Amino acid sequence: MASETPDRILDEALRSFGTRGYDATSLDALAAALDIRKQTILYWFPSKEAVLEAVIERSARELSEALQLALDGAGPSWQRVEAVVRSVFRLAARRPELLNLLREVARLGPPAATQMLAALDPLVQRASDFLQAEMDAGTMRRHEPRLLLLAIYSTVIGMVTEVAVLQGFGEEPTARSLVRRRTDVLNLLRSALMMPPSAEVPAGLAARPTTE
Amino acid sequence: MASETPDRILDEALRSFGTRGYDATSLDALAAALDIRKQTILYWFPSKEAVLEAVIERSARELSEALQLALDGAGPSWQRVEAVVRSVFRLAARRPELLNLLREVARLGPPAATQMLAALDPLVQRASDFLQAEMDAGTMRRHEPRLLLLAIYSTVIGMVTEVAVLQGFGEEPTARSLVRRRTDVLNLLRSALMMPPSAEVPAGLAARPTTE
DNA sequence: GCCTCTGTCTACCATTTGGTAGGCGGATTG
DNA sequence: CAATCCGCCTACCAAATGGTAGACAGAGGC
Repeated sequence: MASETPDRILDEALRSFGTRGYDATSLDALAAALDIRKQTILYWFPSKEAVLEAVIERSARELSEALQLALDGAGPSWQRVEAVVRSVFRLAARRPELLNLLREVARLGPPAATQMLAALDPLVQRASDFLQAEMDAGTMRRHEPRLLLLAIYSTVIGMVTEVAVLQGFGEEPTARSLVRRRTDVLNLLRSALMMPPSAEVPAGLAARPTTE
Repeated sequence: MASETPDRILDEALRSFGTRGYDATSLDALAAALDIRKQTILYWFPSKEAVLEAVIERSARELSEALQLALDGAGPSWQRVEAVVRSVFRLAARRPELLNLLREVARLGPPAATQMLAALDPLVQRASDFLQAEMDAGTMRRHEPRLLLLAIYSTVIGMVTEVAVLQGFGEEPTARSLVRRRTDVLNLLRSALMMPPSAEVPAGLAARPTTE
């Protein structure tokens, strides 16, 4: 009978790495929260870093699955974007640890960030291709797809995980507040991304708006 | 003759807190980088946390001054937003530590984040009021001003500080790349924020786009 | 010439950290 | 029933951490 201990360890590590941060989470603290001894953690994982790697891998998989699922069911064009954003906000409500971890890993930099990005690469590729196709079809404004993706990512992740800033701004971390933020982000993104249906533009020549 | 040591300490602490993070920066490492002994740091600052507080205060002041300056010189409406964003990107080029610290402090949460936010509050207030006024005047799309501010903040800070993600996306951290990102962010923000000049809307009734 | 104050240092210290060595009980297997 | 293996544990350890105590060198005032 396989022990469930490693899974419990990863659960708690995910939570703690996401909230307190990797550095601020000691193996002892982790063990204490699980009511086991530190050596049990080191029995299942050779080092603290290995715990992080395992957490990243599992989380990246879960994240990927959730988003791919949202993508598979969604319609074309804007509805796809909306489906993904909604999916992220759903995650923010049900599994906030996942998004917190994402943010923490990005901060840690390589090698953790590299691993996470590699695991999410198919998703990134898919999203990138999608944006490119929409721009070519003239439904979305022209941008560097990767940069656009990063901008969307930053906005959404920020709106979802910047708890401290949010509270300073007078937003409480309630479900209602989350819904309001979702609505706002969606409106914002639609104005930012989508071409106004009136102004039709030939797909070949870029519709990149001039700065001046 | 007042010693310049405390300032050197704060300089290095700012750099290290921003890049490695507060937890991962030890007083010994800080001292070593300055070629002084840890006790000299503790002579000028009663504790590591006090160093952080001092760094935050100084950085918040510098940040505030830079942005207020940008605001003072700027014209109305969109030009104001553009001036601020350009100012942030200028900071990203010349004093990246400042923005990295901002991000790190937001992650640390209270009390550090509270202190930072309090110090930046006048700026936040000013920006918030400005957005509100623009919306009332019908030049910008209607949103919750604070949420909109958070979205802008997230986007810009993300585009400027998410080095790991950026590199994973194939962006090099060069000056040229920074300019491209700035152009992209500005285009994006303008589409997101500004009303199309054609569609005039009475200021009283909200122009909030419906979700469905 | 002495005293005091300032800035930095050496010498410690208790605690915490990630990690090693090895033991122990219970289930499985020959 | 003996041997083995699995999962978890107690007992340590060396290094690093934030912080205390106090010495010491130089500058300036009296």
